[in-house]
Amino acid sequence: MKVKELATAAGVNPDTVRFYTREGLLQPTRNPDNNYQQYDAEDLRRLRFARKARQLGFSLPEIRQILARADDHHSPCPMVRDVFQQRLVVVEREIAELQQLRKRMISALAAWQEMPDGTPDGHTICRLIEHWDDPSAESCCEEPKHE
Amino acid sequence: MKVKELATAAGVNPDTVRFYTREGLLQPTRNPDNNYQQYDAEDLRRLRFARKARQLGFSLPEIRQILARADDHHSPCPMVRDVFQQRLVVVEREIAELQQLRKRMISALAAWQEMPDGTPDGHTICRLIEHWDDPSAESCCEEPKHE
DNA sequence: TTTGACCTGTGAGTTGGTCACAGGTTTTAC
DNA sequence: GTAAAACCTGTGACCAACTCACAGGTCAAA
Repeated sequence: MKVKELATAAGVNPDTVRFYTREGLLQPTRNPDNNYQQYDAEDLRRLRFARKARQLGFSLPEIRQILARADDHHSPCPMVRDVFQQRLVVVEREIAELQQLRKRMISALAAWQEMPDGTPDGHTICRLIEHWDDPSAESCCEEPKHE
Repeated sequence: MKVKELATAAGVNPDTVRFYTREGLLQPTRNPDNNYQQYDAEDLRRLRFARKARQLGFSLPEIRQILARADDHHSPCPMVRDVFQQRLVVVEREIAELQQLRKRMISALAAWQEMPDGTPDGHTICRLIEHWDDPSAESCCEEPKHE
C-alpha cells in the first residue's frame, strides 16, 4: 500500500501517515524501483491502533512505547493499564474544570442578559470579567512554577 | 513598575508579561535612562483582565481586540457577549465529548479488571483498544477537512 | 504525450506560553 | 569601591500533534 491508500483505509490525512512514519510509529519498507514507502496490513493495524489510542488520550510517545513492546513480544498491557488509569484521572479533572467554567459562563451571561445592548453602562460586561473572582483559585493564584 | 513587579502583582510569569507586551496586549512606556519597560496601574488592570478572559476561554487575538475597542472608547461588550456565547457552545461540546470518553474508558477498565496481570492472554487489552469501535464516530470518520 | 494525481523530504505554521542565551544595568554586600 | 547577584533587554527555540506548502520526481489514464 502507498501512503494515500493506507491513509484512506484508516480514514486519516495522508500527512498524518507521513508524520507517524517520521515519528517511528510506522515502519514501512521501500519500493526500490521508485523509493516509495510500502505499507502492509500490519501497518494498517498499527495505524488504526494508534488512532484509537489517541482518541483514548494516549500520547504519541506512549503509543510508540506500546507498539515497541508489542514488537518485542512483551505484553504491553500492564503498562497500558497504568497509563490508562492515569489518563482517566486527568480526564475527570478536565471534566470538572470545564463544568466549573460552564457554570461561571452561564451565570455571567445571565447577569448581563438583563441589560440591552446599547445600555449607557455598556462596560458592565467587561467589568464583570474584570472583577470576576475566580472561585477555582483556591487561596491565591496558581503557583508560577512547579517542578 | 518593571516587568517582574507587574508579573508578581498579577501572579504570572515575567515571561508572560514580556510575551503579552510583544503581542501588543500591553503597551508600556520606556524609561529613557536604561531602556527598561515601564508599566503602570492601567497595565496591571489590562493584564488581570487578560488573564481572567483567558480563563473564560478567550483567545489572545480576541482579548487584544476587546482591549483595543475599549481604548477607542467603543463598548466592546456586544462583541464580547457574542464570542462568549460561542465559547459556551464549544465548552459544552467539549464536556460532552470528555464524558463520552470517560464512559468508554471506564467500561474498558471494567472489562479488563476481571483478568489478572499475568494472564496468558495479556494482549486482550490491546485488542480491546484495537477492536474498540468508537461509538462517537457517527457513520464514518470525521471529515478530513472542513472550511 | 501530456496532464493530473500521486509520491518524496523538508520546513514552517498553529496556540499560549516557557525557557535559554548573551549582553547590559542596578542593587546589595562586604 | 568593587564584585557578585539579581534584574533587565531582545531574539529565537521548544512543547503537541498534526497540517500545509513547496519543489521536484513518478506514474496512470486520455
